[in-house]
Amino acid sequence: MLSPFFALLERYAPLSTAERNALGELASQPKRYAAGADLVIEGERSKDCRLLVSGQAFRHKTLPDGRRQIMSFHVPGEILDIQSLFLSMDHGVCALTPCEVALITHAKLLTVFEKHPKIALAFWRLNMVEAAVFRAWMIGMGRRSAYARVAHMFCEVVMRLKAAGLMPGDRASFPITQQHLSDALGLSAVHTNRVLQQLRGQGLIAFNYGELTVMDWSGLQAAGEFEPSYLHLPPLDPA
Amino acid sequence: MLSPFFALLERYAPLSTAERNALGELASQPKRYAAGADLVIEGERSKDCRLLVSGQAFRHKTLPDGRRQIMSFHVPGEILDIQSLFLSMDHGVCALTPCEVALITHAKLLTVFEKHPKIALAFWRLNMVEAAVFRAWMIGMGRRSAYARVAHMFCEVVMRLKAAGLMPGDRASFPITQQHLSDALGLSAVHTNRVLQQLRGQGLIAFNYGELTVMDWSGLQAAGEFEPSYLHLPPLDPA
DNA sequence: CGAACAGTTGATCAGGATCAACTCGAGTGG
DNA sequence: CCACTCGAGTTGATCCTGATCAACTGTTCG
Repeated sequence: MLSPFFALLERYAPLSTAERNALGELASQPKRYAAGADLVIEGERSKDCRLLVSGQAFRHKTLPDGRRQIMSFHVPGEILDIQSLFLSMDHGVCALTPCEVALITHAKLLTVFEKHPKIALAFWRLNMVEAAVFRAWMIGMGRRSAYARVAHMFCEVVMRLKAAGLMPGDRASFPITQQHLSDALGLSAVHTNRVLQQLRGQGLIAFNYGELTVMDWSGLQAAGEFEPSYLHLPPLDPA
Repeated sequence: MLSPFFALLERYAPLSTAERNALGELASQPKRYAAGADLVIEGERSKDCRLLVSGQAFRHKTLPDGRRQIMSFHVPGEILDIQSLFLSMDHGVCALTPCEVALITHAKLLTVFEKHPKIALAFWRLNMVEAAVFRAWMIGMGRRSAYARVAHMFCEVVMRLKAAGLMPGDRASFPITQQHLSDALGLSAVHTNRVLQQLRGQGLIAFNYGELTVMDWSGLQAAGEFEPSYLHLPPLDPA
């Protein structure tokens, strides 16, 4: 159950067995949520962090009048609200698929950090990578055309699904609607639809009802001006 | 020299004298840079972090063809490249004014973290606040009109300048050009200019050649749909 | 069978980009 | 002292990307 979580932490430096053991005892039995459920609620001041054990989720902030900005997508092994450790949650996280979520109480986690400072640094590092991804999205929304933005998004998603082992070949389940995609990119749903048709027409990707197929990876990267170093992933390029 | 730095760290929890002492020995003599100088260079893998001792700076990523996205503005006391501790720098930092920058070697910093885990957590927390600000900018660029975006930016700047003690009354030096502002907001310089005229015309702010004056704080907040909780600042509202 | 949601299409509109010219200092050098 | 340049800001005209509105298709599910 925790292996994706360990894999993430060990991307940078291996854990000692003592560290693994300490971590292993942290997480509660996972709880199940339906697709669409709120996994983390904006404004809540919780006493534990939530580890996504299985399923996919997205981080978003919804404004009073309904405008929504999606800020990241999440795969198993990621902690959804590490921010709650120190700060109130200024946004929410919502399930895309049925999800399992385990709790890790802040108190226990902080104790582990005290005993194993390396672990704290590993968590912090993961958090830094997330921030790097936020910045990359900012560049897209500020300075890229809708076309490049959509292509860039898919490039990132492919890299991350591959890294998580969720995209063995050139096809994966990525169950978002065009509306989700629009809210992630700051576009209208209609325009997103048209850009998707372009990408399809040029034989770069197919994306329908949550099924993503990459048909021309290097073409897609070119369309998205994609340069993957910001993801800080180990150099294991998807084929 | 380090007092703004200590003030930032202590925003959340006070430091013990032992911790203060450990931190006090970290930073090198500051080095001076001219306005416009690159303080942190994209792609560089450095052996130390840079602490902004005096002056103002901004974080940016510039694309091959010259398009630029500014991702944050910085005031004294902030570390400009804490990311370099674990990751390569995927963006640069540039001086807005003449700046003084002190170095903190990674090795020493990590030693302090090991001895004083609380300090590591305090740094991490600052890092989290930065990420929260990135997300807020994403919302602006994705889902707000140019008008609200500009107003929101000024609201944030005011809060942060106030928190840093750089805006005693309703006026401060914030030496960016309209081009900088445009690159921070994802707008063209021409359009930024027109929005600024609107804000001026409505008596909300004056902003000319790096001098910012707030004339109607609550009006400005309304125009920017500003809701300051994401800054995670102590509740000391500017008058 | 009907409801509800995702996707698609066409028509129209507008926010903001782009291009180009001009003003206004603040240096700078002859 | 003046001509020149250079950067920042301003203005007007035009264009275009992407938003909005509305209708329609197709699929899934109760």
